[in-house]
Amino acid sequence: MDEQWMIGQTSLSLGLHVGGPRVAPSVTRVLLEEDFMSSKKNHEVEALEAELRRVGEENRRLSHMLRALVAKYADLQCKVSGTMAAANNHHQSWTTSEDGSSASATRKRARSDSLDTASRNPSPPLAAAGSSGRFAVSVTVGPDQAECTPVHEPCNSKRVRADEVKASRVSKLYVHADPSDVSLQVVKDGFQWRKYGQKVTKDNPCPRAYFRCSFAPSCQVKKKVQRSAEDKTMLVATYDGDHNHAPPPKQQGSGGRKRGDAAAVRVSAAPVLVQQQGNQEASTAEQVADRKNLAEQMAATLTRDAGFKAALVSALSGQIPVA
DNA sequence: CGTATTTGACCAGCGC
DNA sequence: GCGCTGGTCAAATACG
Repeated sequence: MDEQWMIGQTSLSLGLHVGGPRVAPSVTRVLLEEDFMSSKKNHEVEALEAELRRVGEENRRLSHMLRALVAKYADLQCKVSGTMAAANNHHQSWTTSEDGSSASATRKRARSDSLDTASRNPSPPLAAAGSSGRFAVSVTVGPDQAECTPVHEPCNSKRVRADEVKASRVSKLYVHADPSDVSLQVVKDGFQWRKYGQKVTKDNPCPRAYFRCSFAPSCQVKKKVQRSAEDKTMLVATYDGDHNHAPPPKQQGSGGRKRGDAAAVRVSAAPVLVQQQGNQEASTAEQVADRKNLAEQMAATLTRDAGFKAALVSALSGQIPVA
């Protein structure tokens, strides 16, 4: 990092003549005192130089560790992105695989195609949302991209008009949820939702719940929540459309309704797109976060050391109080 | 009593 | 036209 700075600064201390020029050699007592002071300051300078060398060495070591850490951080980020991309592909595969009749297979194929099409249409990234202590990652990943982008997807609703299909935006949200929680309401995204239907679909024994945005009557956003057929602990929320209003303000635990009122448990004003992956991805992301925190701590340490160096050099370059 | 949820019925698209 | 399926409606119910 600043080894060159250190080299340059250490040289400053080598040429110091802290005691100043000898004067009045005729006064022995003064000379003795000056010799004493000079040797005392030499000891101080030596101690400071030793400290400077130690700090410089520590700085070099920390810099090296920081570089390694940054490299590992970048590597982990790539792994997280890759894992999420794989998970997305996997999700598409389980929606398109399985047995089933020709009709359902056709529908599934159509859904898969629309998903594929959607993943090729990136749009501005959206923020993350926490969810009742559950880990949430604001990422939607297509097969050929692994970054924070929402998914545009032609609506698969047969009732939606063509213009609405063009205008609609479909995104998916994966939430790790307690299998015993059957409410399908655990997907908290900062908006108010009103459940208007529930249906058992063919390719999944778990019922699918249908929600409408209840915050604004004119808001046409819909949400479908269903447990993953493979992993019952995973909830898949599909958002259809865009909110035409700002997220409702946060409210904390006052007068909420008993049954899964989204408004009562709002945790974030984040937009709709939050995709959560499984435990593996979560732990990897946590590792990334830990490493990032560690890197920041080390950077702070280096900054403090740089300040210490500055003070040290300042002292060595003439500001040492002369007794 | 007002509001949200539940749930069976109904509608529409698609394949045969 | 029929059957299957996903999506929506609306009356009944539950809850604060």
